[in-house]
Amino acid sequence: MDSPASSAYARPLPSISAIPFRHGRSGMAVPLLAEAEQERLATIGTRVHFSAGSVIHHQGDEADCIHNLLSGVVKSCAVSYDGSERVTAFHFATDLIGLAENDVYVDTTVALEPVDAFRLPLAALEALLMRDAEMEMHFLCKVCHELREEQRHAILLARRSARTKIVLFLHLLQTRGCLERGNDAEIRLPMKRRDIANYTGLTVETVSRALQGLKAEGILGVENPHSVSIADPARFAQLVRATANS
Amino acid sequence: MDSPASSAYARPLPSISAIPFRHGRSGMAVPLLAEAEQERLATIGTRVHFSAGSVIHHQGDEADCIHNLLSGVVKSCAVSYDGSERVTAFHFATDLIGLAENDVYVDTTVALEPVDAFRLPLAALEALLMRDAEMEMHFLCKVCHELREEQRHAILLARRSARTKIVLFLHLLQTRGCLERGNDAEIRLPMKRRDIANYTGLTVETVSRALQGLKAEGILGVENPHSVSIADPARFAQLVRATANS
DNA sequence: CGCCTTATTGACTTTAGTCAAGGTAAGTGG
DNA sequence: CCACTTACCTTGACTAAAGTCAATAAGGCG
Repeated sequence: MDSPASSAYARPLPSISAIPFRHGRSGMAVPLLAEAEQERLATIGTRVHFSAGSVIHHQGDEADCIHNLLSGVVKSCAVSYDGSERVTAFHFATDLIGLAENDVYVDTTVALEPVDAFRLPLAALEALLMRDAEMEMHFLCKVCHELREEQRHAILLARRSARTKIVLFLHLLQTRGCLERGNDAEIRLPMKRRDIANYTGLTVETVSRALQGLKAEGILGVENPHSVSIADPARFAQLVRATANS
Repeated sequence: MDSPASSAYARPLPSISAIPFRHGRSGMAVPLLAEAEQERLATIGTRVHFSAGSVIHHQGDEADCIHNLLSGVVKSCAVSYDGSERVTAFHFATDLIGLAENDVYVDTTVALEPVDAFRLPLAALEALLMRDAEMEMHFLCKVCHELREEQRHAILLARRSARTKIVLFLHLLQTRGCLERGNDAEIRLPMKRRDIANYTGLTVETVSRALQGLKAEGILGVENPHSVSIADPARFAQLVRATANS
């Protein structure tokens, strides 16, 4: 068991996790990079820190780097010109952020809490991948993983019931390890209700009503806005099974 | 190595298009593979044909290959326990299909019309990419492109108005070149209303009503179920601008 | 030609969105 | 340290819009 001091530190090296395209064993996401690869990747990048609320990449800015998250939660969102915001994804440790198109970032990425990350300049990364096909394969695998995640997001959005969307959203946080320290029945919600609404395609009012409805039925505990507890794990799991596809 | 000028017709080659991550010029999707790369890719694959309605990959089957589409339209869909189907994407020429996770396909892919494709065995492809970092970079770029496309799908799904979803869907087909021969104001709809419903998160009735509503306002012509014409291009373009994000 | 699938249309219901108000938590400055 | 201020969350009443159920019409295919 880690000491409180050491667990407070983020991983010192870049790390990328994904469910493999092939040769899968566990069915779970696994670290893709060998230690030597982590070291190699570290040589072209730098450790950086972002405080809660700070913008990591800005939509439309010239893309010169991506970030590999070490700790903390990040949202990426696209803003329409009418001002409405769509949250396209939440990102956690071992994720890559900074997707670009035609040299500009397609999303704004915002730290929802203090974030540690590895900054990887695109020019150096591209050069590294061109001479290290194995490393490049790991990046390919990771992007395939993100594509599948975005498909699951689309499946969530296609659901009609607000309750179902919220259950699937909470399950997402659960599987991404967004839990309170030392209590895996307590899901942390580092994002605001508005972010949940923009991710699930609902309004904040409906998000609130769905959460309170699940609380009223004794499935969830909602003591404060920043976390929910699974009060009835069996029924919660049943709801997830009933609504999850595949 | 060198092929006669006529062989482009006699023996079509694999082709992959995407909007580049970096070094973008036009803002449009461009072919990524040089002719020599197409030839190299062709050596590990075989030309295959699928008739309309045939299944190319089956969800849950062991993944042993992917396909690069040469012509025709393909849907990929995931089926839930309860039998309901979600269309995760439509695919066109120059796309790659056959996304897997833990060695099994995550979607069922179905030819919506006669399809020509290049079949690429995964083992050979993986070996090729591991010794050809440039080719691998093109695949990485393509998967990033598909990730952005799936984000756009998610943004479509997050819209509340049925009309908006249908307009964005038609615009998608327009930009993917799903047009009637020699008439770029006539959009082909090779999929059924049910597929459109499963892609947009609506019901078939609502899809029908949205299309008929746009027809009643003189924006679209809907002469038969398999195609729509843009009756008022200016107003249609205005609707797209008003609803498209970014 | 007739059967079966697909598409459209109508009447009604359900559900989430909207508008409005009240409550709670967090952060600020005296 | 506490009152103040603000942003965030929740709740309620009402509305709008899509879903559901049911019937009809149009296509496609043997």
